[in-house]
Parts: sequence; structure tokens; C-alpha cells
Amino acid sequence: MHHILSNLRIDINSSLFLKDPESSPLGQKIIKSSIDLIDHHGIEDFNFKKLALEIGSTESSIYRYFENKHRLLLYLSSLYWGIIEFQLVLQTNNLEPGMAKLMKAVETLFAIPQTDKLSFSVEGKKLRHILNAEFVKAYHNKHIDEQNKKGYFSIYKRVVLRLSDIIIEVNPEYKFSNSLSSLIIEGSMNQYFLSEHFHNLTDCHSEDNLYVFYKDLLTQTLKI
Amino acid sequence: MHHILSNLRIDINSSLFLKDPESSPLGQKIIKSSIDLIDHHGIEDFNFKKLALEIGSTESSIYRYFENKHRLLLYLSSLYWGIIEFQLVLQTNNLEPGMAKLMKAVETLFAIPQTDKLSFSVEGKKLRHILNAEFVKAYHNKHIDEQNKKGYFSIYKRVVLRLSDIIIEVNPEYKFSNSLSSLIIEGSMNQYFLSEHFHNLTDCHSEDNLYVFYKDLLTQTLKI
DNA sequence: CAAAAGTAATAGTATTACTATCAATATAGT
DNA sequence: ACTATATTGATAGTAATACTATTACTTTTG
Repeated sequence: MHHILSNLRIDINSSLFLKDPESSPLGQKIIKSSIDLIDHHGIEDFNFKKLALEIGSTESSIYRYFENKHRLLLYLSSLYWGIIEFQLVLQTNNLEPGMAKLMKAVETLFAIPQTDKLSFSVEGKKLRHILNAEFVKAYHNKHIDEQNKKGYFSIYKRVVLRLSDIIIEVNPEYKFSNSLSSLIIEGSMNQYFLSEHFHNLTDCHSEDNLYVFYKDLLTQTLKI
Repeated sequence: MHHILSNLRIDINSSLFLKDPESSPLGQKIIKSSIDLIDHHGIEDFNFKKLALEIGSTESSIYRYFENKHRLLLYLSSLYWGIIEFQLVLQTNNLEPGMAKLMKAVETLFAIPQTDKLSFSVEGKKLRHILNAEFVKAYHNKHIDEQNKKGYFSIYKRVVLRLSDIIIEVNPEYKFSNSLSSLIIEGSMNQYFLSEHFHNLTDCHSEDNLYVFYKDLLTQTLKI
């Protein structure tokens, strides 16, 4: 039902899975190997048959953990945003409101999620790559409203709203904090994607460039 | 091979179709009805069987025009961006470089594509809705690099670069014009999407709000 | 009016996503 | 050690989808 990270727990909506993957070696292998496979071949070329082959199990066994691969992607997304949220809080909650805090938050949002204290082994770099490449597919889907109601995106939404709060602290007069927050977060995933596939549509080919781009954008936009 | 718009032609990459849909009544019905159906039910619930039923034809007949539904989506995307590009040029090429020109460009990018001078009937509002909802799926796909090489996204890319050029005119010192342009364009589609499905993650629930949000963002960011 | 092109009708294949059933194995409690 | 229970493996099968193939009918064109 949740991941333990030191003594902090990441609560993943339990209706995303049929059986908690953390609770067994097979479940843990499912998570670990699905990240490897999706990272390497993309979600479209990924299915439970291939995953079963990879971990030396069977399709039917995997179906006992997840209803389908889309739920698994939502699980991985929640895991990712849960770690990011934890890091965001950890890095910023003791800082004074202001641009320095906001930029610390932005930096944290792009950082590789720290997975070493998770109860099972997950490669943070691969997890981030999956999210950058595939997260849009997690919500651009015909069941979005129904799934949203069930809370499958709540961690992600909380992250957007937390960044929005930090924006508001910088400039309480600013009227578009939610839009700016979502623009920044969605935008960063998209800029990664562009850098990989439509190289000349972005100037940000490294985290550093993206950081500078956003720092300038935010500093100018939120000037009082 | 192209759409006639007064005397301007929108060249759509001819390898996107097997047989030009403009060239026959059936082809025109395919375009018109696919827009209606995708607009109404989304791309996931759309297939050539349903389309055939809708227009009183057969699956095999439709397959003579398009290899698959993804190509059809790419065709519709090219049609959309082609119209937008035309409008963008029309509205801005006689303006003096500067913020007024940039904001005119931004306004044009969100506007409903004018389809009345097209050689066949297409509802601009529906076409825009499809793009806002489904365009990400046109390029978040495992064949992206191969398709990009074939030029399936060239009109879209040209639009991003045109906006980037207008940004540069405002402030020639600005180092992130490509990123800013793609952020604006992708962002606007995303803000529409958020307004529809994750209401509280955006403050832009109308074109006017989005315009104000961007105007402020751009004015501040590009200040010399 | 004949040739050609375009379309309809029908059937069929391959793949994918998912379900059902039952046997084998491991684990836990007594 | 023995039984009940949970977990996984093995196998088969279903339904839907995306796409292909073939043939016949209809319309257009020279």
C-alpha cells in the first residue's frame, strides 16, 4: 500500500494494483523489470507477455498484480511523483519564501528521483526517463475523467499545486500561479522530449540549460 | 497533394496518404467524418470500421486512402498546422517587429483555423479540438524518429520556428527563443487539456485568460 | 462501347489484451 | 509431520482490433 523511504511512506492508491507488488519477490521483479523494459523499448513495445519472459514468469501471474499495463504505468507514475514530492518538501520546507526557494523547487523537480531508500530496487534515472517519455500517455486516455475521480493522479496534482504555492509566495499578486506551475512541469518533460526527437525546437539540451531558461523566465515573470 | 485556400496551397506530405482524399467524394467524406468522429469520441474509440459505417462505405475502401488511422491523424495535424501557418503569415508579415506583432502571432495560434476557403468542408472548431486533445499522440509514438525523417511533422516544426523568429525580433539577445516558442505552443494545447480534465491545475479557462497569461509572460521575459 | 479506375462485399489472418482453469509448489499454523 | 492456504506456473481459449486479399459491381473516360 505504500513505499517506505527512511520513515516516510509514499502512499500509492491501492486500487492501482490488484496485489501489492511490494509484498512479494515476484511483485518486485515486475516493477524492476518493467522499468528496464519500458525505459529501453518504450511503452508501446511493452506488454505482459514480454515482461513475463524477461522475469521468467507467466502472463497470468503478472495479471494477478496489475489489471493491465496502463495501470502499471500509473503505478510507476505515482511512484515517481511520490519520490519527487518527498524531495520537494525535504528541500524547500525550511527555506524562506522567495526566488531562491522557487529555484530550489524547480531544480528538485528535474533531479533524478532518489530511490536508494525505497523498499525495493528501482533505477531512478530510468524511472525519470520513462516519465519524460511516457507520462503524457498516462493521462491522454479516454478513461481520464473516471480515473481522475478515483484519485489516480492525485500525487501529481499535489506536486503541481505545491509548486504553485511556492510561486505565490514569491509574488502574492500573481494571478496565474497554477498555469505557470503546470507549464513549468509539463514543459520540462516536453523539453526533454524535444531535445531527444525534435532537436532544433528547443535550446535546452541539458538540465543546466533548462534551469537557466526557467530561472530567467520565472525571475522576469514574477518580478514585483 | 495540397489544399487550395484562395490561391494559397497547403502542401501536405504526399506519403501521408495512399490516395489523395481531396481527389474524390469518398476521400472528402473520410476527412469530414473522421473529424466529426474523433472530435466526438476521441482517437482511441475511433477506427476505420466505425468510420466506414458512418459514411456508408467499407473498411477496405478507406484503407485505399490511408495506411492506418495514425497516418490519418498525421494528415489532419498537417492540415491544421498548415492553416495555422497560413494565418500566422497573413496576420503578421506586414507588421513591424515587436511585442504587438508577437502577440498577434500568439493570438493567431489559438484562433480557430479558417476552413471556409478549403477545397473541402472541414469544421475548424472541431479540428482545433482534435489537435488540442490528440496531437501529442501524433508524435509520442515509437516511430517518431523515422516519421520525422520523412517530414511528417515539418509544417508543425516550421510554425514553431516562425514563432521563434518573431520572438527573436522582439529581443535579439534572448537565448531561448526555440524553447520559449515550443513552450508556448505545446503549453497552449496543454492548458486547454487541463482546463477540460484537471480544472484546478490551470487558471486559463478561456482563450482570453490564456492570452493574458502569455502576454504577461512574454512581455516580462523578453524585456530588454 | 470497351477499358480502366474506383468502390463494395466478404472473408480471412495475425496480434494483442485479457480470462479461465487446474496443477504444482511453497508457506504457515497446529 | 500434516493439513489448509496462498502463490505461482502452465496451458488454453476468447474477443477485439488492425490489416490484407480477392472478387464482383459500378462509374467514368477515351
